[in-house]
Amino acid sequence: MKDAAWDDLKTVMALVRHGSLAAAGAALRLNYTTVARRIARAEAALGTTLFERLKDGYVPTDAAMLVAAHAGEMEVREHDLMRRLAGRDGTLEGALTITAPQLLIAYVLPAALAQFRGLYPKVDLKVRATNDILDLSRREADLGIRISRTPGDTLTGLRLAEQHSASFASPGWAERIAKDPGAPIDWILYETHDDVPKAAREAYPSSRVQYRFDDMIAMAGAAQAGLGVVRMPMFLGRSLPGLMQVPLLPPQPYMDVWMVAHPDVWPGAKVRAFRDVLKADMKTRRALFVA
Amino acid sequence: MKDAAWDDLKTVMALVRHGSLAAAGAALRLNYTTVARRIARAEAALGTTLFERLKDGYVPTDAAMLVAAHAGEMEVREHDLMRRLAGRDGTLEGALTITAPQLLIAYVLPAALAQFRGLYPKVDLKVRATNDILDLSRREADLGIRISRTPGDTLTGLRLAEQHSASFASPGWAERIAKDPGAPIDWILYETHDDVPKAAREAYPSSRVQYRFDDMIAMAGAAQAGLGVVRMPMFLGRSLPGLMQVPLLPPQPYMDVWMVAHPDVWPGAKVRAFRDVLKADMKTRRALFVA
DNA sequence: GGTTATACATGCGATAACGCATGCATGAAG
DNA sequence: CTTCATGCATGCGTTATCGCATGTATAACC
Repeated sequence: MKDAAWDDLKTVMALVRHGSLAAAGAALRLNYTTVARRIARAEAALGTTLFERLKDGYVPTDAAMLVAAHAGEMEVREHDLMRRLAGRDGTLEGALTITAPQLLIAYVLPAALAQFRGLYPKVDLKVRATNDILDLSRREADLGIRISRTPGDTLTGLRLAEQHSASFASPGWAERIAKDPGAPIDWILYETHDDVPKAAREAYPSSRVQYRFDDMIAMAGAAQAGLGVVRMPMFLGRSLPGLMQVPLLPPQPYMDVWMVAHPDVWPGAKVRAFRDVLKADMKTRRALFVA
Repeated sequence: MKDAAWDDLKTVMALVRHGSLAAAGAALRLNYTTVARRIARAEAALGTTLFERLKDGYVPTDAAMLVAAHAGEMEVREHDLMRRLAGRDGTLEGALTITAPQLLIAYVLPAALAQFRGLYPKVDLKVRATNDILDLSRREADLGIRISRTPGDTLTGLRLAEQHSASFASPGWAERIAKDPGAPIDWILYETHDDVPKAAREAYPSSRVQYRFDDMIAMAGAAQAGLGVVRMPMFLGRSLPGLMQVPLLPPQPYMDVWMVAHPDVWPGAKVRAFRDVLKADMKTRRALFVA
């Protein structure tokens, strides 16, 4: 048993994590046959069976779990290294990955992205629109824009904007509410909310929950289609065509918009450049976010 | 900058450690051209210059030092993994590396080695004779035999024998000392010792230092050739032809013989088998080591 | 001044690693 | 019962990687 090939250890880890040759191969950007071959190599090198080949796939043995655990620790060190290299990198070229909620990318960021692109054409800007929070420690992205109350404990952050939320609906609903405030009002709620906001229920007792969604884009679409009233951030209601603010809810504070990055990565030239552009851009847009 | 190839990180580390392409290649068992190519790949992947190509070789940049440091931490994890795999391995086949001082291997271990070989023919036994202490944590060897006072803090150990040392010389010297105890006596000292052992100086005031060596095999050879008297472990003086114990020094306690291994590796089947064989063998040889 | 050793660059042929296409087994869905 | 999707094995042609041989530059030594 000599020195193990590190890339093979990584491959064992990927297979343990992802469960199938194909999934592991996709994660490693390799053909799954290559994964199978590397597993075979690793088993030969380590002198141990790492996976049992069953009809429905590769099942890791204890030894494979041990390998995967250690490879995971190696990976932590690799990510640490990558962050530090990115943080000390002074060039304004190469890849820069940012992540943000879909709706911010769609309705708020385009101007800043275009400006950044013009200023730093050599930077390969990759934008990952996702509502899942990517792991900035693992360098799934260099810089994140998040809607939350704090930047998070391990991340360095900068508050880009305070936000308010309000109630929005189609013009038809706005008219109806103005004419007859006592008529039934249909609400579309985000799934985590139990009930219509208390202020609305008190002022408009005829409020009723009609739909529960798990996705804000879908909710906004439903509101545009006239299915009901949605509480959403000011910027979103104002940005979407076919929606108007309705007076059911007084504007109230919402989670702020933060720009965050891992402290290792924060001082990198590309991250710094993007920060500066976005910070200045957002300064001009503050009115969009508050009542 | 995407995921780095771990083997390339390892290669950067090897080049930083060993200083030249050729030395790094030797350490990795690769041709040095391959090392050069991997460095180039790593630089492309990381988007950084890692080494400056000067007339007299590759000089690492700060970035390379950073990479090397992190790769070193990855390597610690790898060695940890290898030890654990070895420790849980129940097979009695494959590689087993032991290390011991040259003189023990030459004059004490052969019987045990032969017996082990007969009992476990499928084990690839590699014996590394060295006076440097190999790093058992880094798996330079699985099991070590050492002459020391303790097994060391991080290692598990078993005392194989207590030892005495005494003074030995050629038959000519033995005769001379017996005839005329007052005549000048030439000593061959190990370089770390300042002077003739105090007991000998007091009993034989005509003792004088004639040579200082840094190698016990050479000293023994010189003693066999009649150049003088050497203080050495009993087992050695008794094992070497052409040497006799001389009464200049009363036998005195010497460092013990230990068998040591990293606790992770200790329970491995091959290590355990070797331990048992050697332990039993050494039990029959205890008289060789003490006065 | 010529010889030797070290350290690297470069080009070429050999080899090992890889991707792709095909085929088989299994289980779920229509 | 058929169809489709998932998961893997195997064989083949391609690509990338590697080792080797050769050449250059520099420094050390006699």
